[in-house]
Amino acid sequence: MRMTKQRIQILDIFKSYAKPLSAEMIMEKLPDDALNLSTIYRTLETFYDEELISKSTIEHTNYYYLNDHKHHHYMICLSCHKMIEIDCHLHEFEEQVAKAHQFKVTHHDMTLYGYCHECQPKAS
Amino acid sequence: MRMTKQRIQILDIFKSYAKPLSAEMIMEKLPDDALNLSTIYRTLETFYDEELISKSTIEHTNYYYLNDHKHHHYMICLSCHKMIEIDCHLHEFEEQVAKAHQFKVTHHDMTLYGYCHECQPKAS
DNA sequence: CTCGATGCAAAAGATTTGCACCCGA
DNA sequence: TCGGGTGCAAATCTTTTGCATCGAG
Repeated sequence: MRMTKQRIQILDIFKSYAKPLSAEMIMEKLPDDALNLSTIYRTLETFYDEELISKSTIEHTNYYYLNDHKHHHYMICLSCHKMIEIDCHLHEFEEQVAKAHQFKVTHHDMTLYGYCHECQPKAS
Repeated sequence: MRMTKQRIQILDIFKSYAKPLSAEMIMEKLPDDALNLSTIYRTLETFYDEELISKSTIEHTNYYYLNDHKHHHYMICLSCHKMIEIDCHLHEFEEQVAKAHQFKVTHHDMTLYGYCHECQPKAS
């Protein structure tokens, strides 16, 4: 994989922000339109294939984060879109289900939705 | 909520198929273009708001299924898109996390991805 | 030098919306 | 009757793709 200045810029953004980022969010964090959106999408796909980053889909939008070879799960506020990282307690369950159905499980998603402490008064 | 013939048609389709359905899939199951796609989308949203159906998002597409007041989880084959229903073992965990972060959790997603027994030879 | 990477514009796929007309309660 | 529901077309949002050009190895 070639290390172009575009790819380095995107990687730097991932290093600066510890939160999951969408293509659009990466675009906004760049000095005005430094990169083309297609380049960002293509780079994200490349990074994902190379296992440099991981992906989660939230409401039709993909979010990516640097792959530290753990996977991540989030609890998301439906009002302010805050994402709180939560632990994964799925591995044992995953093994059981995979064995029962002769499935080869590659990965999984788990996301909790609701309202955070600050948004609960507004939401009710 | 008014019970129009369009809404009855969509409800009938949900009753006939026990699997999650997308707007497009509902369209295809109707006698040629009986309904407008927008109507289907609007109806699905209405049914969802009224809690008649539940929703899951898989690869940027929403799937809906009749709400039996249980929620559903699936293990999905990345090759043939077969969806196998699996049990939920998340409630206790959900309570712990919600309490720890003062979150009010409304619902959650959990999906396992991989390759089913038939597709494993092709996928490797 | 060569082939993969990029920029731009256009397309694709899912979903939403504006608006005039229709019909169920 | 009257306000919500529908059809149609156009718009929106996210992501993908074709193609000519660029530049890293």
